[in-house]
Amino acid sequence: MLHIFPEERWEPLPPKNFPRNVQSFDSKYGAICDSLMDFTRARDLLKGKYLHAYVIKSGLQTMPYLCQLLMNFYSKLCLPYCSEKIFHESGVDRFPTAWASIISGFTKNELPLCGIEHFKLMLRHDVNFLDDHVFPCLTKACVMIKDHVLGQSVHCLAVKTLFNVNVFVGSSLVDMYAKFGRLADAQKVFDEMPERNVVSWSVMMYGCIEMGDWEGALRFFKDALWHGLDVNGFTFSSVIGLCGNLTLFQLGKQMQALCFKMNHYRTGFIGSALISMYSRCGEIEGARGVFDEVLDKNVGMWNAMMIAYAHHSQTRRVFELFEEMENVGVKPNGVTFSCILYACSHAGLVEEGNLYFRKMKVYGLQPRSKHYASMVDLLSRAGKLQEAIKVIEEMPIQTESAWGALLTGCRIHGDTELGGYVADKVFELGQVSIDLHFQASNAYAAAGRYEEAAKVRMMLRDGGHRKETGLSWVEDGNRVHTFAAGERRHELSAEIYRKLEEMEEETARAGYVLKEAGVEEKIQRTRYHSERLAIAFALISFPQSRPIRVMKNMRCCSDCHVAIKFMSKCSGRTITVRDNSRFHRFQNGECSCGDYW
DNA sequence: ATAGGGTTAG
Repeated sequence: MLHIFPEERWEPLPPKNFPRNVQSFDSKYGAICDSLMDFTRARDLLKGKYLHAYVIKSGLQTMPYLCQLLMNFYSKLCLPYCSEKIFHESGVDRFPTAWASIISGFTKNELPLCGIEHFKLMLRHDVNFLDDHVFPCLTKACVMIKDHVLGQSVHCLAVKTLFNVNVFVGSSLVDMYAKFGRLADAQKVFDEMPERNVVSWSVMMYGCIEMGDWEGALRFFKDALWHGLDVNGFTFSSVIGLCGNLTLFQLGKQMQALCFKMNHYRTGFIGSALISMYSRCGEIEGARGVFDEVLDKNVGMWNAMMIAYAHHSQTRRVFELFEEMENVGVKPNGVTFSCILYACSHAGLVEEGNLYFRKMKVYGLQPRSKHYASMVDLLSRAGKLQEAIKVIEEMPIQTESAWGALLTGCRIHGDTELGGYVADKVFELGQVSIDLHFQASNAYAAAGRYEEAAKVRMMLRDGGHRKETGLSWVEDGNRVHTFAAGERRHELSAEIYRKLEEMEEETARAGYVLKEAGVEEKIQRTRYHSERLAIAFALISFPQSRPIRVMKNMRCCSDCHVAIKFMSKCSGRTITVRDNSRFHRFQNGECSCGDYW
């Protein structure tokens, strides 16, 4: 007798669609199985438990098929240990498929070690139980615990047993190596697969994207189409996401058309990828268009649209969407609140931010580190540095992004003393990112603690770390024109620099001057920043009617921000600059960000 | 009948 729920006294009242008065054993058994599958699909824990009790009462608890259905049910409902209990007590371990079931149950429920443990037990029990179904679970478990060595031995076992020729096994191996960041190994497995399908191509592409090999990803996508592969929604959402990352607007639109033609269009995943793509290419209206077109909206789509508005400084719209979402009955999740807090932070709305932060609890959401970090960001940007420190102290785990946000706040509001103190705190954290080290070193310098600043710089230099090169780029037809500060590699360099000098005179006449001390040096340092080169290029080569969209991998410096405002005024054109965190839409001497970024 | 691989929003 199983006692999974010993506290329950059940005098069974069968669930509605469960036939109570069936006579023959077979049809009763079949009905139980059908109902159980229904309850699994519906994730109805109560009815399932009830049925389980009924199974025991009817003495059917050793029927292998039923046991597997029950195990499956409990795994799907995130109760892997209930599944394990059935497995060990019902004698179902005579069947290889039950082993596959228990192993996958553990890995799916984020218990990779238990899964691996049961795999070892299985091999000890009977080596012949090994089949192609367990390999994908194993590779997934290896990814979860980031165990390269174990992953390799799984691969090795697959090769020895020849299961590696199976397309499922092969794809999961490719995925594993890709997630380990070992693209070359992934590619090797991929190349050696005798048979490939959409998933094999998709995981390879996704791996390339994760590793920043964007061109490689596009090449794979093209090859997949070339091989006549029936690419699906998974594949498209990756590629569209990639177009958003690289701001390849033309390609992105082609992908949208292709999705439409291949009937993958109206899903939440594609929808949110498209919204993000349009938004990242500066086309906020286009993003809204997609949002309105896709009728079956999931949370992801609402979130994507909200973050799009936030990036474009249309804060009011973000709040409107949130309200609409509530009215329609879509339940916001943690990411939703990240979007809102981000929006508040970039509009300086401290009170609203506080309100929404508290509102999380109403939705049963526990604020996570990133939400605390957003609050710190919001408060420190608004100059409420002491309150920001309080939030950090409240955090369950203090993260580097929170301290980083506070450092940024100190810099913006010129509180050098506090900045130095925060930098000390950063080093107490131990392992932190290179970016934060640079920030801390700048904070020391600002606080006049030059020796410490130099020490940090030295440490970074000895570690071989350098700042990422600032780049700006513009899409023109089939070509992406990339610029770095002060470089003259572009074939139109001469004209570009001439245009910049011309603009300098024009903007000076319009009133553009640098206010700070050390002006001459600063002009020299900033006049050929990469975004200015890109804008100048667009000014001389784009027709007047074409909007200018410049993308940048770093934050726009305040001097360029002013300069571009004047450039937009003098040239009478709308210039959109996307830096690494948000959008600036310059129009007639004004910027959409309201100078708060 | 049963068990297997990949995705979005930050």
